[in-house]
Amino acid sequence: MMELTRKGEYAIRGIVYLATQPAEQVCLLSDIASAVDVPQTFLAKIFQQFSKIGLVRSYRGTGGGFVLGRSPDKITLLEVVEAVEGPIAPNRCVTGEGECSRDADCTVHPVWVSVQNQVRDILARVTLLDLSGR
Amino acid sequence: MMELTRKGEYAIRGIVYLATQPAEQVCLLSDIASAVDVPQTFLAKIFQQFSKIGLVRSYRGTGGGFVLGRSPDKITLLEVVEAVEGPIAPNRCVTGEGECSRDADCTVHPVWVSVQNQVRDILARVTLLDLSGR
DNA sequence: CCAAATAAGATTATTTATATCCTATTTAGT
DNA sequence: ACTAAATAGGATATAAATAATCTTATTTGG
Ligand code: SF4
Ligand code: SF4
Repeated sequence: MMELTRKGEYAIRGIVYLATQPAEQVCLLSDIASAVDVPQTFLAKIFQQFSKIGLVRSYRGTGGGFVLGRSPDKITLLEVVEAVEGPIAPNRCVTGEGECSRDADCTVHPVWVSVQNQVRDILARVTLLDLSGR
Repeated sequence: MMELTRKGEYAIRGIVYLATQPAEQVCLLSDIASAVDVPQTFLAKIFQQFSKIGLVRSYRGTGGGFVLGRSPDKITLLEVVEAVEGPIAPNRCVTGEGECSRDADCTVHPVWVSVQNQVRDILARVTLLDLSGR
């Protein structure tokens, strides 16, 4: 239950790799993909998503590639995961209002809220700097 | 990310309903299903799973139905969820050995172990008695 | 024997996950 | 300007998981 998808796993591997590189070092997608053992075309999609929200910067054309959008200590694992997997939500009733008609007096609902908070908290405390092993 | 499936949600609703009933009260599947708003045939499958591991007891034939297998304070939400969803595992590398060749020196791995432990802990602390609202 | 009820296996439909393909666009260097 | 290198983005394909239903069998009380 509650398993990260490949997409999420690949996303983390890819961006953590960037975090291990020297700052502002532009990395080829092909290099990243082979280094972290992820299908290149799939990783391309993931990094496009990252790029849109500024987690990475992309450079097109010859000499292009990817760089972290911010310093590694300013990017949390929570951001990375939610960028590709969507919000952390152990059940539909914690994604927003009106998802379940029973939530008003449901005794289980608070448990999921608690799970959501705990997981978010753990992931938010981990930065790419922590994960880079530097 | 990490969302409970319908099956899990239905399973919880169904067994929590049983916990709200008087002890040893045999409940019709059709009554449970309509009370918690779950497709009856789907709930049947779920309760068959519960029955196999003793979370509920089933009685066949006329006057049959389902009863909790143990007193509600002895059944945790963790048991219920894992019975139908499988083990709590935020990533494949925490399901068992050898799931990922990178786990030996992976910096992310411990984070998932932590998430797994926290979630399991939260769910294990909640019993059906708590959820029954009695 | 009959009607009520769950058990169990098979099957189907839908959705999500996991990619891959193709074309477009951008850029550096010549 | 031209070319090769590189990412962007849309469309498509395949596979797997989810969600549900169908059918048949078995059990039980009356
Ligand atoms: S836990 Fe409660 S509020 Fe959440 S989906 Fe289930 S019934 Fe609805
Ligand atoms: S977090 Fe690390 S150990 Fe776990 S699957 Fe990813 S690479 Fe493997």
